[in-house]
Amino acid sequence: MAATSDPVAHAALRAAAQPGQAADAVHVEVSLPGEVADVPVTGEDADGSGEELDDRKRAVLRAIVTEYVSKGEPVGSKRVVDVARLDVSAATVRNEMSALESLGYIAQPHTSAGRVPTDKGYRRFVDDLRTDPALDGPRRELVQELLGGATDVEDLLARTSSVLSQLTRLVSLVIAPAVDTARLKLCELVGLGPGAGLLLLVADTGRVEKRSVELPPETTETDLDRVRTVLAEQVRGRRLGEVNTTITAIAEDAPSELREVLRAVAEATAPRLAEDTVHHVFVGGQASLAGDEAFEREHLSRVLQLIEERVTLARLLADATADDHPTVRIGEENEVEDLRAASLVAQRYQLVTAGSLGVLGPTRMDYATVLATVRAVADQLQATLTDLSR
Amino acid sequence: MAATSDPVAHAALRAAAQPGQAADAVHVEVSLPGEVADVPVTGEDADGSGEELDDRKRAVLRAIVTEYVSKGEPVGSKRVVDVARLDVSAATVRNEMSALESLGYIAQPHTSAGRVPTDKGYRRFVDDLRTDPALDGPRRELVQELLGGATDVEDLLARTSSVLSQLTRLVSLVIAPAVDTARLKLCELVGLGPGAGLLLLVADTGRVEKRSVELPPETTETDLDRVRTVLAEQVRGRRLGEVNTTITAIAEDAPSELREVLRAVAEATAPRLAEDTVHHVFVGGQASLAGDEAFEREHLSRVLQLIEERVTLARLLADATADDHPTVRIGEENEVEDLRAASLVAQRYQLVTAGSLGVLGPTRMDYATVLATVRAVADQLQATLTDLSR
DNA sequence: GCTGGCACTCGCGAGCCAGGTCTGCCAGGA
DNA sequence: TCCTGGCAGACCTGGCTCGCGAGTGCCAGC
Repeated sequence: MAATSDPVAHAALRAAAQPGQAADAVHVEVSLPGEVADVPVTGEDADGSGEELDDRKRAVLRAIVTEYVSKGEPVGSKRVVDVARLDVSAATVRNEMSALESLGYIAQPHTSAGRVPTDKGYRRFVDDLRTDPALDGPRRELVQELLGGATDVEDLLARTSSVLSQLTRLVSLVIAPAVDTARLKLCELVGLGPGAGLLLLVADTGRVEKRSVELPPETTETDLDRVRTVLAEQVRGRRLGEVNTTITAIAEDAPSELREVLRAVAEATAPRLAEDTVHHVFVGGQASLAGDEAFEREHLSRVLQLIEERVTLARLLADATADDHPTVRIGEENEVEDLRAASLVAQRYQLVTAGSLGVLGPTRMDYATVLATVRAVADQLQATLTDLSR
Repeated sequence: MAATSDPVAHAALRAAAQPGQAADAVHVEVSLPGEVADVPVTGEDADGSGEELDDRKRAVLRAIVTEYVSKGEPVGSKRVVDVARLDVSAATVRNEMSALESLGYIAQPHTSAGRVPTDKGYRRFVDDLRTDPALDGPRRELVQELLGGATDVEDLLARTSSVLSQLTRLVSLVIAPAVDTARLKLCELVGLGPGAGLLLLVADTGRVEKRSVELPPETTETDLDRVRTVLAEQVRGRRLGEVNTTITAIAEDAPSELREVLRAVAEATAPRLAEDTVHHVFVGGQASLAGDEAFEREHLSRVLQLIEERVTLARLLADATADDHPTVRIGEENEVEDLRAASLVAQRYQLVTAGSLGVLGPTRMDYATVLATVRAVADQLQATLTDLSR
């Protein structure tokens, strides 16, 4: 285990987190100060497992999870006694473990091997993490420094994705906030050739939408100029979500020679959900997924494919971040078949509307650290975002 | 081995090749008509291996390569006799194989296993592919159909990447042509808030460049309007490559109150090579790489990382496509350490200036089919591109 | 120059054994 | 009632052997 503050590693990370660059990753340690916060780590909200575990069982489970996560091998009763610093014998722990197994929290890969946490075990472990883990100071400052350098929202989100994947060594996902309520700063129609046009929409967040427009072939340059003027006058300043209806309305009232052109423009602004989201999911750290032994080949390929598609993933992430609390979806809790062996840790962030961010990795991940990191990055993202839009 | 024309598969591919979607891939077969073209498949151009192989040795090598590529197992003398339809005994082939081995074309993983092609063997095999392989009709039409539906250049390139990776089951790379000579259709400066602006450049190819501009804090809305007018008058219609110098010049002649703003704008148009290329490499099919058994974990992770970086890859691809012929870089021929186990098949395409495209995969790939596919896709891309810019 | 035959080399899988680890259970003690 | 030490049993792991099969190299003969 690396030291918590290693200047070399920090420097490497600092250099690496420029989007589009890469470097060997950095191991993250997290301090778990005693401050018990009241913020619960929400999840599926315990199916029927209200069954209370006594302190010792919880300690045993915690020991098994942390040990298994860090070592990757099934852990036996003896080791549990060691790491959990329990003042009882291994035999007692064995009894506890037996109980935990019949409750479904742990399982053994084969008779007479150690125990391994089940999805339910991880879930319980995460739910019991009431101590709100915080990222250590240096790392927190690092995140702040890296995100602070962003020039606009898009750049910021790209950096966020990069930081997140570097810190966690997992696949990072960042979805831009829905911008329906963002104000249009520019609405321009550019002619590219006979019958082909390009509509540019620029929001005050710095987001640029471009849509190709199929113009009626007989459209003249003068027509375009007139349309341009109309758009500039009537559309600028509107909310992005209103654009389509606004232009459609304009088209109906327009002089007949412009009507077709405006209809084409309106057509181009029709919401196309898939494409809209595809372009605004930032993904990073796919390579680390391949390096992770916890995933076997089969899953790896499936998960990568899912990542490549983006749209499913975007929906998933959005679904997972319904409220302000960090959310953890563990293994089977994911509805998507291909994510059976994976966990998702996600959190919402707010600007005017909410965006979400998170990481995806094998169920065998260091939930405490990951949660701390996701939370810290989300907070910092939100702060920088607020800064940026003043 | 799937049949060459399977309507179901075709339909699946058709659906799949919409960028952002995915489907199970389709096995590609290629017809190798006898038409012997004179176009050589260029590579590093035979180091010192001018040593002529007689016909039979070539046949043996060919058999070993094709058999190993399709089966993935070392191939022995007996099987060579079978697949190469040689009229000699296995013993004779053994002698030939022994010779091929001492010439460095093949190797055995361990004593008394079959032989496996070396990088040099693949190179020889590829060089001997003087018969210019062509993609079969149906597939060619399919490519044509899919690329034909593109609305603008960016969309077209995304589709190209998608088609390429689906057809080859390898990682596809597409670099947009350098657009220095494209004409500017629009040059707009948008104010996003105090001190922050966004410069939009739209080329007649449909490419949109956006650069954030750090404006002097005291810039007024009126200043912006004036700058906008200046830009519209002086910059529109220029070549993309001239923009920076043009604006710099304008800045010097401008009234002092606008000078700083224009300098900031000029600053934003300074060429930043890394970023420029990063945004214009289209990559697809990373998932298939993970599924390919030919790559072991270690390499896989490294290659994925390289892909994520983009910039190295872009340079590599550009380097590889210096002339009009398809280029194959096999294993060790790649200068980049991490690509030691990979091969790159690339080709240039021309619009006004050249762009490049290619695929990346394990050295154990079906070079004939891949070459045919890359070539066909490049041709079609070029045709569609010409169409699109009329 | 080709061929069939033969000896040799190895990888691979099965079977076996010893060592170690971990569990489950039980009887005794606090 | 709960904990504990002890012990038998299960089973993985690594090492070893053995036989099989695949594939080679070589050689003598045609």
